Amino acid sequence: MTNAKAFAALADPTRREVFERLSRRPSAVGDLASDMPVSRPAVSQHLKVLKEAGLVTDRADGTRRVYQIDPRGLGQIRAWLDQFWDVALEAFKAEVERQADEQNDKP
Amino acid sequence: MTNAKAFAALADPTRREVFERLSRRPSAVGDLASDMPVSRPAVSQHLKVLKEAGLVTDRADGTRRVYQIDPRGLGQIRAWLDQFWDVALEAFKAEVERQADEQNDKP
DNA sequence: CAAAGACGTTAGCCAAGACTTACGGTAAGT
DNA sequence: ACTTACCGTAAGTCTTGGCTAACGTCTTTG
Repeated sequence: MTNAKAFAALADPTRREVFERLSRRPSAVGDLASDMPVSRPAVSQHLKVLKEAGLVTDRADGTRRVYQIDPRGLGQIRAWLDQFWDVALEAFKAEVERQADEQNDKP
Repeated sequence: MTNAKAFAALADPTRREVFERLSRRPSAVGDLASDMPVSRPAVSQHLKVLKEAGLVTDRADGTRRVYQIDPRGLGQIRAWLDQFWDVALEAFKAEVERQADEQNDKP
């Protein structure tokens, strides 16, 4: 279950913010940190976590490092969630009917 | 963005384990804790977090409390992820082509 | 070759949170 | 009514992890 890293990565709000920005436009570390409330090293550390989770990819461009979304990590989470989607809806439906029956028992 | 709680909730391995068990079968707190490496209060605290994240629902059954999967929290995460899915695949395709061009520049 | 720009890494600090133990509260059985 | 079963909560401990400041590395440019 390597999706553990992906969930842990997206659990942090700052990391989700970085991820959302990269989804709009591939960017370098400094560009991301410039208009964010945390320091550049902090962003760099977050990117490291996102990279190890398979959520982003990095490429060298001169002295800069451009980061970009990686669909692999995203796919793992989606697959894990879809595993529960059907049974969740089914359980929800059953619960609604169960509560309805509870009402009919005491008219 | 209420999906923050859902992500934070599923970030913990023990909480994911509880969630997976509930997806297989609605269960009471004691039943869950009996065959898990943590104490019953720990499971109870985890269930509280999952409930506040909209991932589970609880119902009273005598002295027991049966927990069950809730599709609401699941849906929020899925919606958030799907927001990036298309752009992620597009970015990945562009990156592959970019690397191919890089090869052609140095034959 | 030296200086500057852009990053990654380390050390250290501090708050968040995952556990356990102990306690109180409610419902069912005798 | 008393006991038993099941559960949530409070207090306390200890680890995890996010942040900053300082330093080291690599590439480009003059």
